[in-house]
Amino acid sequence: MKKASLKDIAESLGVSKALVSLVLNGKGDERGINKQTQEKVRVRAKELNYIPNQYARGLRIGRTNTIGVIVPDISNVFYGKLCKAIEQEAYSKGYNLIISNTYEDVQKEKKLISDLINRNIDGLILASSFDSKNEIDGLREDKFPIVLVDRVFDDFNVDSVSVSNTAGAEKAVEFLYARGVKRPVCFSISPVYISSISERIQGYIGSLKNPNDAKLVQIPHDNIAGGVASALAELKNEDYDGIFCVNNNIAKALLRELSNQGDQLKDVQIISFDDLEIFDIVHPKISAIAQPIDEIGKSAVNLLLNRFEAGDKHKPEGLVLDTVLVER
Amino acid sequence: MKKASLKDIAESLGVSKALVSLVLNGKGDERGINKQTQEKVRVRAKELNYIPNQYARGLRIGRTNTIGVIVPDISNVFYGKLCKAIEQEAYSKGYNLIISNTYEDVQKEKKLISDLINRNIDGLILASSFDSKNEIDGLREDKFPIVLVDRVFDDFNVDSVSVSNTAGAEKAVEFLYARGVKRPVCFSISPVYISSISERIQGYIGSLKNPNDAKLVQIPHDNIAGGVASALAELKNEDYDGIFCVNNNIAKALLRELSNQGDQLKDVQIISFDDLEIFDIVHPKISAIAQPIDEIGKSAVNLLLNRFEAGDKHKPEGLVLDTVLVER
DNA sequence: CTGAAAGCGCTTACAG
DNA sequence: CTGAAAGCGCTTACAG
Repeated sequence: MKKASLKDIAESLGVSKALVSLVLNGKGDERGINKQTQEKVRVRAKELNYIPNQYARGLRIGRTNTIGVIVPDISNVFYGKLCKAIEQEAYSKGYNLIISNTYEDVQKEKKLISDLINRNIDGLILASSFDSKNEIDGLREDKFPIVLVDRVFDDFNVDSVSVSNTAGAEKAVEFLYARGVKRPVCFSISPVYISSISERIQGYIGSLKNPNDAKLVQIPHDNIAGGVASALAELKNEDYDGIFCVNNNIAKALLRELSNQGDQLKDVQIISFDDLEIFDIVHPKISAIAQPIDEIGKSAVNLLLNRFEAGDKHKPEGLVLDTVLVER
Repeated sequence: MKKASLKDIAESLGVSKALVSLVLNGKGDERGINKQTQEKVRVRAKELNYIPNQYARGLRIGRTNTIGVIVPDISNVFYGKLCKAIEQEAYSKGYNLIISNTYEDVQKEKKLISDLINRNIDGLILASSFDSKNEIDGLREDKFPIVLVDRVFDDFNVDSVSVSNTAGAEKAVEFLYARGVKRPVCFSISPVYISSISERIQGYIGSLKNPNDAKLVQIPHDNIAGGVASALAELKNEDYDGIFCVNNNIAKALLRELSNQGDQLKDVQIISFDDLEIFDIVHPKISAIAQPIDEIGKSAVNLLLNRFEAGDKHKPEGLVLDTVLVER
């Protein structure tokens, strides 16, 4: 008992495939097809448990109702939640997702982008690890619908959703000062060309009371634990009393390291970009600059759907959402 | 400049589409096609930036190199990591993933399963929220390739990968006893018909020194925080000194609640099924029964690929992997 | 109000 | 060694 096709329905009813297709796609009334005929078709389709072959359909009409999503790492809570938000919005609009991870591997990202486009996705939501927009321009077919999330490029002619990273970092530094911190350090992560990171660093530097006080520690993204440990060791003799972690991975590593060392740093205030559930559990609790993840995901999907409609007709939008200071 | 098709290559070279197709699919030698002709075809394909239309291909050969993955919630770390493991293995074997979440909603799960099958995925990896295998049997077309992960059904004639939940729970209880616990409580989660949960409960009860001591708290999955809080309140007057958390969600909520209350429960030993990074950060550190997530994902993909090859030829396999006690 | 036909881009017997 | 043709299942002008 194989899958029923349009032809099966048509033949069993003595009508044409065309008519069946029209009815099942809701164009029966529009095309003035007899109400009773329509009803018969629908009943039989149900009887035969008809499910349209999406690939035949996609081949024919050139759309597949599938959105590609590429993120650095879905097991990172931030991207996990982002994908969840994207999935919910996409699902409610009738779209499926193909999700892939790059693990910050630029070669893999290149391959994934062309793979997904080959699979005839209708559009792509991308948190890119590229250092330049040119990489994308090269891969992207003419005007293929893309929405960048989280990480964007300057002057890039494409829709995007990001947050006000600079302002968020400023809020973080101001928070530290308000808590009595004299000299805040910034634990940053490589590579710094990622827009979200460089903007946060800018925000940190820009809001320092005394710019000469800037202390920026670069932690390699592929050895966060080690980087944090040696950063702490290095700072031990210096006179700092607050840490701004540029993202949740850094903060997590920092917490672990502190935990391993015992609470030697009790008098150091910590704040992190990205909010994590654990920040509420550890002692002392960690304050955070929270991103509106659900809204990022939802907006990304809707920007993409608008682009499907609009084609080239209107210019790309660069949505920048606000962060929220979560004081603990 | 639109996408190049087989026809474009064929015409520009004065050969047939069939020949081009054969060459590009690596069947050139097998079919004895002139080496030079083959080379010309490959060169031209590259020049024209030819990318095969997967939907035409899928329509024609009935395979799409796409695997569907359905999990309860990808933003749950366990499933996030599982999806990552699945994605890596699938990707290395040339398959793409379509990932969807059910949020434990049985209706959504039903819809997703038929949606995905309609999209002509080649097979499905499923962490089901159904209470019975019948739900799946009803939806699944005849012998459609499925691999169950994490949550399985008894006597269900389908491939599956799970862990030895009962043995894991036993290890947990024994660990508590070894740490001097006299009376361990089990914090469980509803609904209990989920196989992984019920097996862990069994393991807990089965390894109690005195079965009459069994104290099982059911926490509703849609209000974990509240459930944990009232469970703790209820237990406050009882004489218990160890808690076995049946999964990471429970443990996280418990940690948060304890953190909110201050360390009132310092003398209670805690162990959780599933290992989380935070268990290593909080005070006191939490021991855990860790699941071999990467291996679960990898095995699931390979079981599915074997099934593609085998069709009906061999019986379904029920792979049960071991857990690891992580003492802290 | 309905049908016959073309065609989306591919692969695979079949024929020579 | 290579080509012509059929057909996967659908949708959409076109015709009546």
